[in-house]
Amino acid sequence: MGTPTPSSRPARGRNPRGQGERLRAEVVAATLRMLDGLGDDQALSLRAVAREVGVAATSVYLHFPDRDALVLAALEHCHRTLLDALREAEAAAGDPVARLRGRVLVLGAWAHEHPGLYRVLHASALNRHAAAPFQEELGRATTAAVRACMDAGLAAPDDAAAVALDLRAAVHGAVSMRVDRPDLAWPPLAEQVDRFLHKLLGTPAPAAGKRPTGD
Amino acid sequence: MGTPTPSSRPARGRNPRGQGERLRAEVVAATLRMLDGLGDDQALSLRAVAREVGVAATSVYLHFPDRDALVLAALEHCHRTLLDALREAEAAAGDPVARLRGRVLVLGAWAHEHPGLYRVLHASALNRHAAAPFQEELGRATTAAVRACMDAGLAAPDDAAAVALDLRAAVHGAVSMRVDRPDLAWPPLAEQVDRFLHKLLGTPAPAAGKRPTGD
DNA sequence: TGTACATCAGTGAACGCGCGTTCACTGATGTAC
DNA sequence: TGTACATCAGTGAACGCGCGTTCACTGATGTAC
Repeated sequence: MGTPTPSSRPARGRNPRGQGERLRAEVVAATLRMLDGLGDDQALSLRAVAREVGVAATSVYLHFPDRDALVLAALEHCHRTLLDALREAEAAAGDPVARLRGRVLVLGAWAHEHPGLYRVLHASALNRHAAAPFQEELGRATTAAVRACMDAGLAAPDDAAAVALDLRAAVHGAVSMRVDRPDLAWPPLAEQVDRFLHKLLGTPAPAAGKRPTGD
Repeated sequence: MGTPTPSSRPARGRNPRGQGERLRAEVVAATLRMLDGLGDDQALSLRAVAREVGVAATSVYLHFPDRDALVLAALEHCHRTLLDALREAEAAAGDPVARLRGRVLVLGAWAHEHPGLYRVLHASALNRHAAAPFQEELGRATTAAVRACMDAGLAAPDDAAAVALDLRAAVHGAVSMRVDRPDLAWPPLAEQVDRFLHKLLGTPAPAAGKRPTGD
């Protein structure tokens, strides 16, 4: 059922002529799977990725000049995927508060599904430079979403950039704690997020206990 | 000046009879220095620690059964040191809000001085189990400090445990962001902490721009 | 239609390295008699 | 006071391993003439 055990890896045939790029995509996907499992980009080995794909280690060099380039390519793919998911969640919601809330909760859900990647995204030394545009985009979008709440009269008027920074810090902290210690019994993230929105932005108090998660 | 270059390490003489435990302390200190520099406990090698101390790799085994035991011993030392610093900061301040604020700001200062250790403390898989008493103590003390603020009428009465969790998440996020990306231009942590205290606990608004950092 | 050649996707052996750990050891210092 | 012995603090060589990377290669498939 599903994926075979590593020891009985399928005999992976070579790609047809002109389709060499398919291996690249397979390698990136395997890299992300392994990074998610490891939660540490320094611990990832190129040889282990090749093994996971079912290919000789040297084949990875057909698409990436070295190990670091492989990791960076995978992380950039990850940045794109996550930003797209956030944008989508924002677009799907109605009023500005629901849009901001949607962004935040989808980030939380993503982190819950990919705890290792969430960690790598924030902690990776390699990622430090590559992640600059990603982090900027994230900051910009959050600030805009906060400002939209204020402009619509749904949040107390204030310095949108400062409030957005506070909200990001609070949410990042709440998410990180859950990601770092998944064994502890945490209250639902949505409740905590609603308190943050209420107290840090001054949005209307959430109807306790039965706020919709999305619709 | 000060410490000699690694290549010209001092000829470290052996300890006098009965003073074998001194090496243990040196090894723990070197481990913490290196963990702080690496920000990743998986990347630390026992051989590198021995090199740093100026001793044969095998000498480490005189005091620790294996590499993991060495790292755990170092992290436990770290827990103790940090908890002591927080208690001290709390005891040095006057009213409950100042005491809570002192705790939080000392944590921030410690993270600023030891960014790698702050990361290892939270992210280390090895630390996961060892850190349980540490994290519990941290949570307990924060909740007590929050409750003291409420009891003194200096914070809005509320569920102290929930408010403490929110405060811890917010501060951890603010600190983590600074630790993870020290290259960015962050506003002073104290300002952000004061906003958190004000908005999450309902403490009196801080006098903008000129709150004392300690006295 | 046949054939030489180029291209493409991927391989396997080998390199030097640093690692954790084991083992038998050394040489100074204290102690029992 | 002398000496055999035990203890202590620490060492150096060796092991097997997985790693990143290089190199010369293979064998199928398409293309030019």
